[in-house]
Amino acid sequence: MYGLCDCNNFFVSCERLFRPDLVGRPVVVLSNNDGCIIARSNEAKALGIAMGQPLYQVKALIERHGVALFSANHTLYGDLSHRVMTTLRSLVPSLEIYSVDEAFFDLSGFDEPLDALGRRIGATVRRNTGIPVSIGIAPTKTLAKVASKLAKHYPRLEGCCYMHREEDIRKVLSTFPLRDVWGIGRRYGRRFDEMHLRTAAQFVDLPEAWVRGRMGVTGLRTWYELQGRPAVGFDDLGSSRQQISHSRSFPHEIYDRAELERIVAGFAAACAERLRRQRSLCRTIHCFLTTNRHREDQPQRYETTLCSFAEPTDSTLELVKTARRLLREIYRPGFGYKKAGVLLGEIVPEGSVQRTLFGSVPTEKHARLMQAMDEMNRLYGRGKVKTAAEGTEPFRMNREYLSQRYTTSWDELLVVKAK
DNA sequence: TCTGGGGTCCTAGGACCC
DNA sequence: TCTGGGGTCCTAGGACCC
Repeated sequence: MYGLCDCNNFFVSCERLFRPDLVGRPVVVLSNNDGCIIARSNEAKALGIAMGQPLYQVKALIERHGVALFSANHTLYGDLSHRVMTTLRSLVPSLEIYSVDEAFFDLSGFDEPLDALGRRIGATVRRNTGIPVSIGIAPTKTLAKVASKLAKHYPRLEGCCYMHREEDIRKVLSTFPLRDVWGIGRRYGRRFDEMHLRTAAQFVDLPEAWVRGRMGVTGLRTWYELQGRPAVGFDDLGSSRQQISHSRSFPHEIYDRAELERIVAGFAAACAERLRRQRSLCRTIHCFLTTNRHREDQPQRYETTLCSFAEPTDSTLELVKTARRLLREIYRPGFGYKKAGVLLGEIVPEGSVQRTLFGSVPTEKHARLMQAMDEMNRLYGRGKVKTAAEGTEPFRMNREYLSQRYTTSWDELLVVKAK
């Protein structure tokens, strides 16, 4: 049996934790640059505000209904996510953190009835962190996702849905919307609508060859999983990333090469830091640059290029230098650039490196320097020590509705008035 | 005017090898 | 009429997830 713990409206719940006056009121959280809606409270969903909708399209609605707005405060959400995961780890033997607000766990070998266990897990997370969660328990991960959605929608389940008998599962799938199944996205959803396939049960009844032919092996996995046959592996070791990327849209178009170079240098440095944190090295670095695709009246350009290193590296100095060189290669004057990014690939664990005969980078020297830099930034705050190439002005985003750093800054702790 | 960011896996096609 | 077979590597694109 697999369990899934899914935080309810996670980013909104994080904001409400420190603003209890917002419980029961419509709340939304915005993407970087306050561009799109990326999280909604139930009340905001009921107003018809869609996931991913640009803010300007719902501005009037938001003002009319007094919807509370927040800029994304990922530091806060990351911290609270860590608290949720720590609580979960204390309750189950193995945990796979699937995303910032979701984790699977393996429930084999428990004596306690699983629905009682699920409710106990949900209540403990709620008590320890203040974040409301939904628990789904079923024979496969895909079915556990279905169960967690039921737990979220039906209050009488008290936050946990345990689904195991074949006839119960069949009954649930016969009404469960196919487009809400994990692995069925917008494209397939539309295609199934055209075929008048509406429920998960109707999908399960399709012939295996049809699914394989139209949806490939990934679709077939979903098909198996809905039948209670596990086809998606469980990964509790927290395997390291195969790619690390950092990209941003800019609040305004940027034309200046020097400015782009500083920004890209900062992105490369951010990637390098994360690379070292997971104790890995990368062999390739990509750099991309793109204009504003929404401005059809302006000339468009998208360019990407890469560099492969002879020896894998985690050196900020080398990655920053290379990213700037790649940027100079793809940059053309006269275009208004709206977004840029850096992507590290072919990531290998530190210590498994094949050295080259003619290595040119002073690896050991860089390693000691990076260690010192990381340590200083850990002690004195992020970005205290950085390469000159990044410039002194940090990359600015629009964050008009940012909440306090309640959990990561002494100056911004929540003040409780005692009267 | 305004439109996110960070990931995964799979497949097809082109260029190349012997 | 009729033009091999077995590979690798790379890129782009498509699908999905949160």
